[in-house]
Amino acid sequence: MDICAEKCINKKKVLQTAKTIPSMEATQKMVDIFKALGDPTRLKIVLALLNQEHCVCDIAVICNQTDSAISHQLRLLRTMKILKNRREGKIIYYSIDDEHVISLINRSLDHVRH
Amino acid sequence: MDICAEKCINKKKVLQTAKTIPSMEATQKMVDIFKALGDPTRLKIVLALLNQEHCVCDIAVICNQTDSAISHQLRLLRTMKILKNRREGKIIYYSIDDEHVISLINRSLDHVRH
DNA sequence: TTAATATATGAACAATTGCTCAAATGAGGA
DNA sequence: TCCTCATTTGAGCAATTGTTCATATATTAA
Repeated sequence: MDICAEKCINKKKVLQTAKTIPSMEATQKMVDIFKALGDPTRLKIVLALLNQEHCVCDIAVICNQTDSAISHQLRLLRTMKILKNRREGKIIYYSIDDEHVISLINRSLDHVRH
Repeated sequence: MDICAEKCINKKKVLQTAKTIPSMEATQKMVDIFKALGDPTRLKIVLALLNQEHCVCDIAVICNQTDSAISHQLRLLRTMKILKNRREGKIIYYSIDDEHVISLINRSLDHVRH
């Protein structure tokens, strides 16, 4: 991190804190998870699958969205390895593939119920 | 929740899960928190303040952004009651005002360190 | 008062995002 | 084989978002 000495009010404090900030890669990964859960449709999908696995069209009903919209979001969540899927004939069941995300959601539920 | 009976593949499972989904208000609050942390600048701000309070221009240096950009994001985080501030003369110090957010971030740090 | 500094604000802009729609797969049944 | 159903995909679009820039406010010092 490049720090401009003239402009900086409290150089010592800035350097102290700068040392504690996670790497760019780590920060970006955190951002990606938060961003994934920071959308009503995607959060509802994950909340639904917290309960049990579901097929695409059932998720669409639960989230009150079109199959297509859900499919787009499922792909995103699967690419991020938050969800996994399995095929059973024509039907594809999605479920949660990331334990950490479950505990993140439970924390945020605590938060909401302050 | 309004469920279309014809389209629904597994009505029973859908109804079961629908019951477990938090209210619209609760879901929206969770989304808001995740969205707040789902931006690199805002996450860095919160990560920095996890360590100690800082003034606006120090935060700008730490985040490698202009004072103005940081000020906009600080206002957002303060409106959400994630941050608070105190004035000391010309300088305004920001700090974390939400314990739940701290534990959320710690969880996501666990996640990143898989 | 005036000047300097720290922060805040509003408008404007480019970039990103989430949805829709139409069309494409892919699997099972007739 | 052809048809149907569940899901996926890509393009297009409107809405949202994060930053920049110029300007405003507020506090202190001269």
